[in-house]
Amino acid sequence: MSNVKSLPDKEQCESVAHTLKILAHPQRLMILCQLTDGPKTVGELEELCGASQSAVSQFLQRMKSEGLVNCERNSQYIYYNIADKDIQKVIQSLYKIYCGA
Amino acid sequence: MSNVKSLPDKEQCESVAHTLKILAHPQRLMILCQLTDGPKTVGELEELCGASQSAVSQFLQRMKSEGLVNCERNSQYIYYNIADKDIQKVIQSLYKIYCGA
DNA sequence: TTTTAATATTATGTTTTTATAATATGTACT
DNA sequence: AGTACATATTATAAAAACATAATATTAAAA
Repeated sequence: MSNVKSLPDKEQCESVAHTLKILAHPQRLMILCQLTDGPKTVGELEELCGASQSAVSQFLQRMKSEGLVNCERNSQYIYYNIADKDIQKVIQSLYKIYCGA
Repeated sequence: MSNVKSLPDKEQCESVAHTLKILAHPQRLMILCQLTDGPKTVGELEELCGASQSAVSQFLQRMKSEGLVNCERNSQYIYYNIADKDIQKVIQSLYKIYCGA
């Protein structure tokens, strides 16, 4: 029988740290926060995050390839969503801790 | 009257992202996880994290300068502690989310 | 079918991280 | 004083992240 609470091992830390790298950037964090509020187009995220079109698109492609977001086309607009429940939980926790929920 | 729940602004995201950068590294994350379990010496952290003496010391100095940890000398050993309540909360949240608490 | 608007891709120069080696400092023990 | 052990500091080369500009794709509208 092991303890109820064991500390994370090397692999868990690598995996979580890899995920955290995505959050550890002001504009990417802002994108994810905005998406927790509902689907947004690339253009809306540009506005909301004060980042260039190219940057936002690149961030979104990266997050998509990592499975954090997904998207859906509606005519000429593309709506992005949060696809990963865990990331949503992390964002919520950060909000509680740092934005006094 | 504003909504109960408002989204973070640019400055909040910058500040939180800056903090997350420290967690977004496998060995730094491991160090912090280990420290949530109680004070540890540099040598112990080297062992537990599989990082070089120099690396661990540098990580600790950085975290100390950011106020995340503090330390206390006991003869030739130096014991490091978590100094920041918020980081402790973040680590706990991550543990719950990713290590199935 | 040309034009316009939204988004994606590619390329590139710059800055930041990261890893590592070498050296220094501080404390205890003999 | 001299040695050994724990920790800190400095330096630097290699790798990764960033910002930005230029261009391409896709879909609607005229």
